[in-house]
Amino acid sequence: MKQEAETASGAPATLWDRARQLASREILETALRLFTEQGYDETTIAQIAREAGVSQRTLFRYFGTKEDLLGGNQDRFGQVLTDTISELPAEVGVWEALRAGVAAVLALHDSREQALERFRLLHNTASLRAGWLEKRLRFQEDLLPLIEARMDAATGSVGAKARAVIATAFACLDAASMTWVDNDGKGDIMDLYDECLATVRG
Amino acid sequence: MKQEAETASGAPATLWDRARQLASREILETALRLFTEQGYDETTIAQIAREAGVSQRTLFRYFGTKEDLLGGNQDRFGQVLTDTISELPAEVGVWEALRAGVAAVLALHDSREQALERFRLLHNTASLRAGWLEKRLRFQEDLLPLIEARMDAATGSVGAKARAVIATAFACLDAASMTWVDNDGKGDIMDLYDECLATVRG
DNA sequence: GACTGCTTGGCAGCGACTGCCAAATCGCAT
DNA sequence: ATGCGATTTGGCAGTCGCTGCCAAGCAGTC
Repeated sequence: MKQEAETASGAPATLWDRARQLASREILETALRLFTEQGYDETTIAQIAREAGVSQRTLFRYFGTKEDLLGGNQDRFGQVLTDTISELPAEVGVWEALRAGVAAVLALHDSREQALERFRLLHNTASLRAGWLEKRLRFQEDLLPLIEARMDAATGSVGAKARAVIATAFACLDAASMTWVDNDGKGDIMDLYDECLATVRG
Repeated sequence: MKQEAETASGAPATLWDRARQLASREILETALRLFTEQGYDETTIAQIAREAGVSQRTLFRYFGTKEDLLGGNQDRFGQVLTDTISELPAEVGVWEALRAGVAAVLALHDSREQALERFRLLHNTASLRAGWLEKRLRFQEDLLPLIEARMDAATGSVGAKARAVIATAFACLDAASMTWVDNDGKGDIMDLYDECLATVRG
């Protein structure tokens, strides 16, 4: 499982790398297909492994958990979030900064259809929702120092205020994406986000 | 497992009920003790059952899942929330209504110490956090119609706006309780909540 | 004391996940 | 091409949360 450098053209150097990439894609596609066909909870690792033509053990070596089989590297979201916001000039306010971060993360999705499919799966499966919310909470904690730095330290607990602002931004993203899914992907999520935030901030 | 009526004095009618109540308390206390002693993930059901003097099977009959062993009937929270808010007069605004709901839920805790202990466990254990957030999301959905009814249906998506308001209230509760735990339970959560909300709503 | 019915415990099993070891496979030097 | 070392794979057993099933035990009733 050593990570080898790839050639500039994107074609992997060794046969092993090529095989790995192939297996990875095969597993991911099989998983997503089965998930949408029969639901996440109703799909077992054994079934995915069987239909993808690998052993369970190997499948777990490629993707550590069942959730990871959803693809769309959720772990990258956190990185993009913090990167985007930390690269913003210091004058940019907290709300604007968070909006930029949210927009950057949403821009990561390949296509509207894929995003809708994943969102739908996420919103309709309790176990997935739980895992996602947990991951998101960690992103929020990572954002804490960045947002604190941009807030004018007036009275009271700065930590609490920063946390509240961050959590509110995510809350609005939540409300927006849930409404978006309910409407079958009609409209733009960022518009909904803005609408939500405007409502909250009166 | 039939639920028998209890006498007015609180003393259960039959011997069975008494034994059940005893066993239930014993299990709950053992679980909470072990959780705080050695952590939630590091405590196995087998260990709790052994130390509580019941079989695993029986333990699972009393409490369906490991999370339920945390006690503090989280399922009741949702009921209290919706009840409190739906009993409020129609003139009460959404923010005020949600504040009342939050206050009512917080008032459910037996003592400050117990609440702090549970909150600490919750905030420090990823798996617990995930489950809790998921449950909370369901509460939010339950609240949706109640809050929608209190909002002036202006332009845009009422659903999105209501969701945003609810999610924001919970976000502030989150920020408040996390800060509260970080400060080892100093101060009042509702004060922190108000501070968070004030910051968000500018 | 026997009968009814609730409760309990034990066992087997499922599904996600991990550690361990042997076998297959690749890449490379000779 | 052959052999060798590194890597990948598969299989097996085991853990942990959780469930279904069945037999044994015990409270309450006649």
